[in-house]
Amino acid sequence: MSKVEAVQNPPRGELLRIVDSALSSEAILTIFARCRVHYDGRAKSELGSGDRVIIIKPDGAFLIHQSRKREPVNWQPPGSFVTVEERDGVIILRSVRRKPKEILEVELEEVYLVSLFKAEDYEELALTGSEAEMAEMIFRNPELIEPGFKPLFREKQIGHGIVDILGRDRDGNLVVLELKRRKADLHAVSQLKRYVEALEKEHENIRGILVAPSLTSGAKKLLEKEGLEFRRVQPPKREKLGKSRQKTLF
Amino acid sequence: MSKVEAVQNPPRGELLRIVDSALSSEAILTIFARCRVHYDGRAKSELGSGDRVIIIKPDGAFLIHQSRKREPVNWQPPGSFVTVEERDGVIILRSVRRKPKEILEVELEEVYLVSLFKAEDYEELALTGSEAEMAEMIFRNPELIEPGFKPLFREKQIGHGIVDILGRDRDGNLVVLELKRRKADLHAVSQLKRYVEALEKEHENIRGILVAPSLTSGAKKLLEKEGLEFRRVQPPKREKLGKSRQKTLF
DNA sequence: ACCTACATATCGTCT
DNA sequence: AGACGATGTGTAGGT
Repeated sequence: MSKVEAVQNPPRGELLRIVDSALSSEAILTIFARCRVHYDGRAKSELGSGDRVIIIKPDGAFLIHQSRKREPVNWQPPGSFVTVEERDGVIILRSVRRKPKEILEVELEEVYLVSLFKAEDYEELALTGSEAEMAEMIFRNPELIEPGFKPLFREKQIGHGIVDILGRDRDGNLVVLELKRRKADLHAVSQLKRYVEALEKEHENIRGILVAPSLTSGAKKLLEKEGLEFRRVQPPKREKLGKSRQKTLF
Repeated sequence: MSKVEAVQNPPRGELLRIVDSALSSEAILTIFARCRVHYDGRAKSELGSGDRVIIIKPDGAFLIHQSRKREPVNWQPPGSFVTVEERDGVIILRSVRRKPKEILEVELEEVYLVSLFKAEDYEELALTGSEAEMAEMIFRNPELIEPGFKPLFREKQIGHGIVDILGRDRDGNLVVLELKRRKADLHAVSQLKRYVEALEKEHENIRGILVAPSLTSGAKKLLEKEGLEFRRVQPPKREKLGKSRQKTLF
């Protein structure tokens, strides 16, 4: 069997054959169709008739894309189970997720293209510039925070949450760091404040420092009101990513 | 021109013709290919050679899907601008976003299928069960919170954030509601606490109530420690959605 | 353009 | 399975 099969305006039998073949062979199924979509689960939705791109992956992920936006208009996450039915002469793709219980149904009104793709892919994304890499950088180079700072714990569970980095300053005071790889907002300040207050039950002179490339105006205001601190730090980008080697794009 | 064009194992000229045609005609371009992907922008990533599904929408949204997960492995949001180049005999799809500056490059090593889909779709999703509908329900039926509760403001800007619902209880005390359509977590409690504390500067006896279908264990603990309250409320699902009419799926 | 918060968020990690 | 927090979060709505 070849890596790709594709049929335009497939007759019903051909459509069912390719759909069944894809669902039973670890292939990605892609359908261009006019369809209606019904979803019921964590929320509930209806989508009237229109042309969409439907993708069903071998892990159960189910995507319905309109011609705009990055996000699918309807979907089902991996682990969902797909079946094909025929009701009143209309072919229906039905995807069921067990927990939480969610059902997605697609009425295929007209299929313009059905295709199957046995994708072979052994590569994983190598990404740099994450918050985890900021933390590594600070552990290797604690003076990025301030002279004498000593990081002690990473991802430390405390009373009400998990602190990014817990350490001590040159005077021995406990210091909580909350890292953000992008501009920090009110939410980030609330998070930091929650950690500081949880630790204040058992320690004195806790300092809380928000570590990020920048701050929103509201975050700055709240941070100052709460007596918390800010250190400007950019998330680092590694020179080499994974096994590949690549010049910068710009 | 027809709604769909699709060519398997296209020769270079045919590939370029369909790509150009799609990019200049408001069509969705879909490519099954072995490719490498390079991204640099808010972060930076590399993805080695493998088979993927590439989708480019007329609004500039650019998706690269592997055979697992709901999320694209790489992407570009709507508004990005696509060009096609040839470097050392390899065709490269290049998508540029202006702000923030982000570049995505896909080296097409082997194209198994290229297709174009002039999707016509005038329908929008009608969704029910959102937090906004919870708020409407509470305004219509304030005793869902407690007897004598009077909602006054919706999405009210206060000192440090935007309160979901601000009202008064039967005794005239100011009440802040934080609504969650799903199980509320530590983050939700911190949010509520932030609003209550912002209002405490100018008012006395502020009550904070977290309104959600359930609570995580940690949220319950923090809520109690902070003297905040909880009301169990499910997000409502409307019977009719938009213009369509539909029996429940289960 | 910035800020704020929701989302059927999804996803990974740890308990 | 539940809890917790990051994400190149995306997206909408307000100012």
